[in-house]
Amino acid sequence: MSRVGLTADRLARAGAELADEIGFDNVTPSELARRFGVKVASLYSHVRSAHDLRVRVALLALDELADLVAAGLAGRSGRDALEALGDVYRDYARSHPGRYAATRLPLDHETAARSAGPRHAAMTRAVLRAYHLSEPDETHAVRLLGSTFHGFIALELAGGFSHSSPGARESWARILDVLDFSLTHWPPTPGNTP
Amino acid sequence: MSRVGLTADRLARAGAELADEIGFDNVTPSELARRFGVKVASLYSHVRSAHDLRVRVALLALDELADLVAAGLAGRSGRDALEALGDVYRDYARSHPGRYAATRLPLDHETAARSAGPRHAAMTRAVLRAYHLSEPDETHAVRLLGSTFHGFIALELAGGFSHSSPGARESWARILDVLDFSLTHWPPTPGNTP
DNA sequence: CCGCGTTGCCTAAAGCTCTTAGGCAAACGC
DNA sequence: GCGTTTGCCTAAGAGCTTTAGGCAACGCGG
Repeated sequence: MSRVGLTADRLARAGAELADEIGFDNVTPSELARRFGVKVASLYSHVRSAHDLRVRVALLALDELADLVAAGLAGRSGRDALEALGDVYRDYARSHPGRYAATRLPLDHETAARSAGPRHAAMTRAVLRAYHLSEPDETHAVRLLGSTFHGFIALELAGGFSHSSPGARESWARILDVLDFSLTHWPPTPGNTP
Repeated sequence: MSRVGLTADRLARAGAELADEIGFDNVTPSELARRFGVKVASLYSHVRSAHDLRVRVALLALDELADLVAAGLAGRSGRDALEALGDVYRDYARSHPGRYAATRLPLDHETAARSAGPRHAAMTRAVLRAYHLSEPDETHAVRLLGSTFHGFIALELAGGFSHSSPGARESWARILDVLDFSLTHWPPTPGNTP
């Protein structure tokens, strides 16, 4: 028997492709072994467990997505940057649904710190810089963007908008309008209305 | 051997409790059979498959949540109603994470139509009525609320906000401010800026 | 009160999954 | 060319889902 040349990295890359084809939840040692024409047990020299495999796919996807965000943001600021940020996430989720799902895998603290997660956070903050929010509010805004982007993408991927009009694309455009508007006219903490 | 009195309904209810304790993904015939002190095969007289079981839990959770929303909205309108709507969803997700996850299970078209899903949509539209948006925009607003609420809840449940300040509660309050503000001053479709 | 039928839970079994342990042979360094 | 490393193998155990068929407990009619 000739050797196929398995590697933790090759397994993670193949796992990412597999995720896009059959769903992240179905990325398993068994399926991957079938792909490589190899017995399941052989994977365990390269990967500690099924969970370890999925974590590697998640890290790969987070990295890849962070690179795309960086490229998308290059040379843009303000509203342009906001739209680019959202579009990169949404386009990535649509073209690589399994990889996108992988980015949602909860990671333990240490792994999360080593991941591209902090890069994502930093880039979102960079986009917000142009709106000149002061400190507690900028953090709230980071969370607003994260929530809205991820929420929309999750609903769209789950088919929540299919077969109903107007199309998801239009709602997405309007939502970006609303976010830009909100960030521009960031409402003050409401006090007692006279 | 005395009979335990299994029923599709009792299984679904037990499955819902199980979901909150060990996670919706771990709601399986095996685990449920252990709970009832019964052999696994016995469940298959009441439930067609593991998937069928999970669907029943999802329908139960959607119903329960719709009832809570209806109760929360009673007698409120405008901003009060918006906050009540969001709070019911968030509180439910925090106190019943497994059931909340169940509500996210993709259902086939027919099952979705029979579920409490349409009731949820109708109640969101009822909340928006007070903001007097005209038609395509009200739909966009439904999607904005759904996205932001679900996105925030997903991030919070995944631990995205833990151990960082300010706390999730504050961001949630600010985000409700922003949503109310956006709905009140709904931005026009941007044309060519002079 | 008792038999009878229904129905509920059982045992048995097949096929899938993940995971660990130990073996053989291919590829690499010298 | 030889030895060591190491990559993929076979073997095996435990858990999960699902189907098929059997026995006995419950509930109804007499």
